[in-house]
Amino acid sequence: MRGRLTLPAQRRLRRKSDFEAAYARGRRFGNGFFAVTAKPNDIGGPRLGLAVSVRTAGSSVERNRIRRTIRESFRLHQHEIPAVDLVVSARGRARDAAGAELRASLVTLWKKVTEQCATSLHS
RNA sequence: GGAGUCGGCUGGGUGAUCGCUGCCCUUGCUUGCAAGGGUGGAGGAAAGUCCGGGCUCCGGCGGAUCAGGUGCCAGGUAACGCCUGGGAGGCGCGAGCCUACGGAAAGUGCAACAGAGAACAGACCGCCUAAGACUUCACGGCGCGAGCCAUGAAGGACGGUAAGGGUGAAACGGUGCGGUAAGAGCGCACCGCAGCCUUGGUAACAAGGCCGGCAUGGUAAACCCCACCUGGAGCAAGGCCAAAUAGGGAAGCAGCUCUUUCGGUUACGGCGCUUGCCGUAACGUCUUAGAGCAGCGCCGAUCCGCGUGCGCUUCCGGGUAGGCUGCUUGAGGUUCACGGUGACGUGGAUCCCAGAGGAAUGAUCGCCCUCGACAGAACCCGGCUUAUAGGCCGACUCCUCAU
Repeated sequence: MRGRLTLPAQRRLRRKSDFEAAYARGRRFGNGFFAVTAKPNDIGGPRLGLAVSVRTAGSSVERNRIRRTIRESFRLHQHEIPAVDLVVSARGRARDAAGAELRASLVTLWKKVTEQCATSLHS
């Protein structure tokens, strides 16, 4: 079961309280396209929450495109990420970026999260 | 073949792999989850939220006022500001297109600039000199004279004239003839307009006749008048279940001993003589505080020690997080027949066609083509408006060429 790349509902942030907990006690990362807030959890795997508004995306179609790109990248890399709750939000520059650009950016972002959280968990 | 008008349809295809989600089936168990299989999974505008409804809650006897909206006529519809058909006006050679298209004879208001004049009109240029007045001249008469009178000619305007020029968005019916000093509905003919009548039409309206010299200048997306319509809020509507914590109510239990305390109850005395107030004494229970012993917790266990001794248990109701529902079978799609010019209606057959909830409907890699626009459901329908790469189909018009 370790190798499957599914993304069921329990791997996503579903509650308002989960988001508030992440924003209150999470560590923040970011790059040109995205901003991430990460908080360790005790579930045994990472969970993803998305915060992409129509205002930053420009239109509903563009908003859906960005959300789906993030979700798919998280799904494919979920086994490399430690057990943290992630809230990913998009920045304005992601609106005009190509899909490949966004995917490359996300891969580096996951790596950054993994390194930072690994050190903080050991300490 | 070219140019155009109108109406309708479509909105990349296909395969593999990995995912998300509604429903159905099977299996498993920890009985609401997992696995496997099947099947469904954004739009013509899902958009703007501009109208109209359904649905839900609140309010409501019926009306009036206020406010807002609609505005040629008839029909369609659940309803509409929508659609269909018709009328009128305007544009186009035409197919066709456009129209906020009720009332200015109820009242109030407004009209910049230009212009002479803008609403009981107006003489700037021009035109005219018929009549009256005036000026000049000629001739005649009267008077001593200044001058007066009569006739004729010329002249302007202090007069007449709204036909022409010019101004303007708009200048108080149009064209022609007559007429006149020049003109003018001043008169006449035709056109227009108003009134009345007849005919056709459900009606808007049209046609014809008679008749009036001609009125009611424009503006109502200015106030206004007339006719008709509108109760308010919205699925975060509304309904159901309901944890933890705190608080509310009820019931039961709140160990034993001693001391203390505010009350309470009872007895006695005094005051008052209606409820009551004051003092003293007692008290099983009740209120407050303290001490000791039980009990409980901390420790693997007994003792010691420390803490606790706060109340505890059960039930009820409100309510938060959360969950379920509303939630997709509907003014529904497809098709056939019939009625209707049409919008549409009636009847039959057949199909089930997204239902998320921090929010699914996707990603990657191939192949093909004409290389792909605008754009993402959030309770549901009917419209309108706006955005849109292209492609396809049908009907019709004009021009050119050929036969």
